[in-house]
Amino acid sequence: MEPQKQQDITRAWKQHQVFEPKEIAEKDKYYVTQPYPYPTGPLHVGHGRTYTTTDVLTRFARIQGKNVLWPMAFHVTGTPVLAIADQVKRKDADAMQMYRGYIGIYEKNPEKVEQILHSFEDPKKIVAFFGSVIEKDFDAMGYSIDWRKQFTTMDPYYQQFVQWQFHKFKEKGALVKGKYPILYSAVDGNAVGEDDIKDGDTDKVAITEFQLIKFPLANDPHTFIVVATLRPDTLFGITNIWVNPSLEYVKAEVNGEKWIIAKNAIEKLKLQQKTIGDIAAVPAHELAHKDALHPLDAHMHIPILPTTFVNAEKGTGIVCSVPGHAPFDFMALEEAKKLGDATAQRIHPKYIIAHPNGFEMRKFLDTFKVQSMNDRTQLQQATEAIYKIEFYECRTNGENGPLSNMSVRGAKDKSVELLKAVNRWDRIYEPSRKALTRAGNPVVVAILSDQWFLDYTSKEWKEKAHRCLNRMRIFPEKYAKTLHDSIDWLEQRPCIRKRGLGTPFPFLGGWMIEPLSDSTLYMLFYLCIETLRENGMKPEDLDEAFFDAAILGKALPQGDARSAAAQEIHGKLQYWYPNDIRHTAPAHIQNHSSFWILAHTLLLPEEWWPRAASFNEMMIRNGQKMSKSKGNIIPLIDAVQKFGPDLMRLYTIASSSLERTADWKDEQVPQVENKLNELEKVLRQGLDFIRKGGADFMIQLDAATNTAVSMKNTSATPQQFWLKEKIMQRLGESYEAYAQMDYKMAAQKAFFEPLNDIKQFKKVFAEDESFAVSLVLKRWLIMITPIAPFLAEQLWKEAGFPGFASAQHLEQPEGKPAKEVQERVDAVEKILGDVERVRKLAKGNPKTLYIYSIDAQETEWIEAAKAQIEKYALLQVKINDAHDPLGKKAKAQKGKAALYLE
RNA sequence: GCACGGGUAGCGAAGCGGUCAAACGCGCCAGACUCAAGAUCUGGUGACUUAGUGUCUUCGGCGGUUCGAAUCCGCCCUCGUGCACCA
Repeated sequence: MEPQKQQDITRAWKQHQVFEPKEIAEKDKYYVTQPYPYPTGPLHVGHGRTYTTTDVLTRFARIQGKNVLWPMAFHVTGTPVLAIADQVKRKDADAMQMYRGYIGIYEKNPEKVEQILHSFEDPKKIVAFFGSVIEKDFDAMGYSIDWRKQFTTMDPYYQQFVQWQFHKFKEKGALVKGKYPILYSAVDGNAVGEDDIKDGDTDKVAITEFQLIKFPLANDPHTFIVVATLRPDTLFGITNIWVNPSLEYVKAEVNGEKWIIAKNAIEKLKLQQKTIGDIAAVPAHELAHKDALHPLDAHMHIPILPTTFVNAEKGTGIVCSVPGHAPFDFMALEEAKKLGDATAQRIHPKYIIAHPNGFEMRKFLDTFKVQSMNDRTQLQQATEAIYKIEFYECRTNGENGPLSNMSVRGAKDKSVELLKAVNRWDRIYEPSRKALTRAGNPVVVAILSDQWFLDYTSKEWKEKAHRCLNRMRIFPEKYAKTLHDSIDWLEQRPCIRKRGLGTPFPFLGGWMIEPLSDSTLYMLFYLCIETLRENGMKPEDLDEAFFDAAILGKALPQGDARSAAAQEIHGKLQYWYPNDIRHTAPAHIQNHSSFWILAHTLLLPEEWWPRAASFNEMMIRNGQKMSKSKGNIIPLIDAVQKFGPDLMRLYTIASSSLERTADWKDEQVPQVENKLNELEKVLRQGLDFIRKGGADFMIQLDAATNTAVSMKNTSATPQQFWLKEKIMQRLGESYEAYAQMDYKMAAQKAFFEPLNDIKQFKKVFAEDESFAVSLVLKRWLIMITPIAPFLAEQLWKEAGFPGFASAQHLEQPEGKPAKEVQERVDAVEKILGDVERVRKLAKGNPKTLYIYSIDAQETEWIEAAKAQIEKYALLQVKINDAHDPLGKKAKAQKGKAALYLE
């Protein structure tokens, strides 16, 4: 279809407000939402898959006769927009080139491109530009969005709304203040996310928590030598402490205590909210061969020994030694003994964990081929292996003091508890691997004070969310479990940050509400914005009391000028809420979708809880993930211009079911096009038939319900009605598939299978299908609108049907293809199929096909189809001829005619 | 590492206890139509067998449940996705 016609159709939809539902109607309402796009670049076909799916479900709901609302807005809060603005300000060549390319998709004049690019120094210009082009992309795709409710998340009204939401969170006790470790760059003075870390996307950096154990020195019990460990469960397996003579150690005042630690650890402790006082150097050789006291048993003296493997960059640069269960410690001890260290020679590994099949460290290390301290890789492997075995499968034996005879997991928790009780415990966080920022600065862990969290740990809250989920419909169903799991998994989640665009956090100046947290309840806001605009409300009017009234229906004081607006909004909400379905990608389950459910269940009454959620997997291209770095993303608009919206939509929908990753295969798209063209041809034949002479039908068609029309055209044959019913049956199946959100199936039933039925019909009866198609044309067009709206709308218009195809209501079509005709079709098909099989077995080049049938009815059908059989089999046909050299007639059964070729 | 989700014919992809040698699409092979090519149409496309509708072996691997499994259970291999302050 020509682009001009498509644009005309889009314009007509807008002009006639086809997708702008009556605010309050008698019909059943259906309120659809989908996460709004983040406009920092053109959308690609992967995004298109998700929006197209929403559009299909939205359009089908209209067919079902619902009053449907699908609004759209733009998410502009967060850091990425700022990052782009910075890049443009810095004139970063790569970034400039990329954005030049993006702008060039929409703007062909190079001067204007540069102009726009430079305007990107202002982040608001970025979102304004991409927001407007995305809206155009959506229109080009034919999405049935109600644009009247459009806004951005920087809109002052919206920010008032988000602040109201946070006041409500606080009232409910969901907003708490606390401390939290985060990845941080001390040089840059800010938190770093995955995007800020070198290789952060491919090689994830996590935060590891080390336990600190404070050992009093024997000769100075008020000074602690502080070790860092991941295995406090082996507390009574400790035989000694290791220090590394090549490192710098200090005695420092930490939170008022005297700690001996590596000098390197000071900065980390500072960043992790420790108060550091006086610092004095302590040479390692002064520490070596002194004794420390066991933190839980002062009678146990733990000698401090020198070794080389201890790393200053991890923990405190001091570790405790458990040679019975730690491969490094075992080998270090062996080495010390070899070097003649007298203290070391008195030390023997202490085994405190019971292995079901016994355990001896030397033998264990042999299996990893560890021979010396230098076999670092093998030692590392052995360490990981033993940890896995002991943590998951083992219990402590009786030698582990108060940690005896319990699971290793339990011993770990218990040790921390006991150490805490006697003030011998603390902790330090480390990145899970050595990491640098993209600028090359080290990534460390810091604890920020003043951090606010949304606290999802409340049991009652989770309970409510599960209850909500249990009542929701989830498509595909398998994601219900993922959602439940996600709700259980969520704990405390930081909800404010210092960088980026966002809504000011109402309880602490200088902080923004984090951009995932500002988008959990906004489905309410779509229903507020028009009233706010129409009444010219000032943002400052929208205080807590106002939203309490507008959303929760509380009363404003007598005579408050805002009452009318609040009531109007509340009325709209009472009609439109809850959100009937929200469609998104499974990647959002663990954050956005869960927050959405949680926010609703905490703040709104049960009748306003979400009703359904649906998901579709992502789209890859030619087997590869689309990414900016690979340069293989296809901008949505490029694909639309190349293939046209209907083809893109059909390909997207028909290539895979929602829960499967879809593969955009460049060479397969044109193949689907053939089918779409074939369908158009068939539909046009039906259309022409109506135009040319079907006037009598037309009158009756329009008046007709779902039953066959009473015919004036007497030339119609039973098989033409059979075909009509057959197609109706397919459309009915398609309808059912749409209702189940099985869109791949819906496409197959409405787009592909009827074409096969028509082929079969033509083959068996050699008749024209136009009559049958004309009878089902209206319903067929309606059934393809969700997937190919432009084609449907165009033909609808050409047929002169009233209104818009996109606005039609249709009950589920039913078709009952006549049984005798069906049998007839099957009988002929069977013969044609068998002929080919027999032909291969026949000798020579047969010219004649002998058919033997023992059933009178069947014989009659075969007689009727004789010409067709001859045409397709390219043989002369003789029926029930006396000539039967192989005695085939005897083998014929009813429904199974016997064949002979000669 | 942890969690979840996949692995079906040459490829893509349905099916999710019997009607399954497995829909549909592509590719490939043969035929029709063409001077020819393309497009279109028809048939075939696990193996074996036979002038035909029969037999056998298949749905990542190995076991198990069942009268019966691609479909349910266990283990293993393998691929993908997510893993927190980030949109």
